[in-house]
Amino acid sequence: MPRPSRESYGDQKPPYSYISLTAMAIWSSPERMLPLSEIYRFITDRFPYYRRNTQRWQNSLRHNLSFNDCFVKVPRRPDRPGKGAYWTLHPQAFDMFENGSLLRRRKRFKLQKGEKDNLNAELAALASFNRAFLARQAGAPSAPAPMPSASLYTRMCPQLSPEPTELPEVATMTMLPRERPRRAFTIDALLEPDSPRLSPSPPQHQPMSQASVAMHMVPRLEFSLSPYALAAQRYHAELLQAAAHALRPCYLPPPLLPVA
DNA sequence: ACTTGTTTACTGATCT
DNA sequence: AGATCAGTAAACAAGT
Repeated sequence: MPRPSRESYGDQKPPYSYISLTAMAIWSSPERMLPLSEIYRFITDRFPYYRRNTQRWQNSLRHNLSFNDCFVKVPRRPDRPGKGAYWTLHPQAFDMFENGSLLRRRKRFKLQKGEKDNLNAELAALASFNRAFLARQAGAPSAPAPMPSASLYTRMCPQLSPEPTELPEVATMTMLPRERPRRAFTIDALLEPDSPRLSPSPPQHQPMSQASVAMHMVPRLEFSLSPYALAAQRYHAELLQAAAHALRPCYLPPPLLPVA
């Protein structure tokens, strides 16, 4: 069966839930996190059906983002001003989809109260750190910015402990072994029709559609460190470097360049 | 004013 | 039948 594409769905409603569509969008981004407007754009670019009635489905999608614990709202970086936060997938939400299929969820992803509180506390700390960082940059006197205590990625990914004491080098970060998702989290795989359990992916003889070509540009995710942990780690590292640089500009190297 | 985010409520479909 | 999931509407708050 040919892989569904922009062409094959046409104006028909794709068989994916809003959660699946949002997960696809997030996973298609290099940093595995996107602002709401980019999630909208991903969906309307690939699925013409969603170019109509935008108010309706976008309201539903926002409802899903807020309502489901599988989506985590990450405060915007201070050096990337703009409206709204970034959204990412909770690493434990990997197993949410049965057999890796985006067509049907195994069960709702629900964080326990304590986990949720911890996460919210860390995100709040990050947000307040950002505010203090911006205030300092603007030259306003402010109380010392409370660093987010234990890094998000340590909290979210306990197997990463102990937290590195030095700033992590993003390019050489160690990917820790974890059970691989049963289906590769590439856009191709995500858009592939549900295949029978245990059957290998059929060979693709179809010429690639324009959409598929674009999708192939998305880097394949072959490691299994959680994307959220990865994004948070990178973000946190950049933040710390930028902060250190602002405080001691003649001593420390310049902040890392923003990732593409 | 508009966008983003949260919450509640309801309905229908599907699963157990 | 009851539980769970998904979709939708709507009200409201907050931020830009």
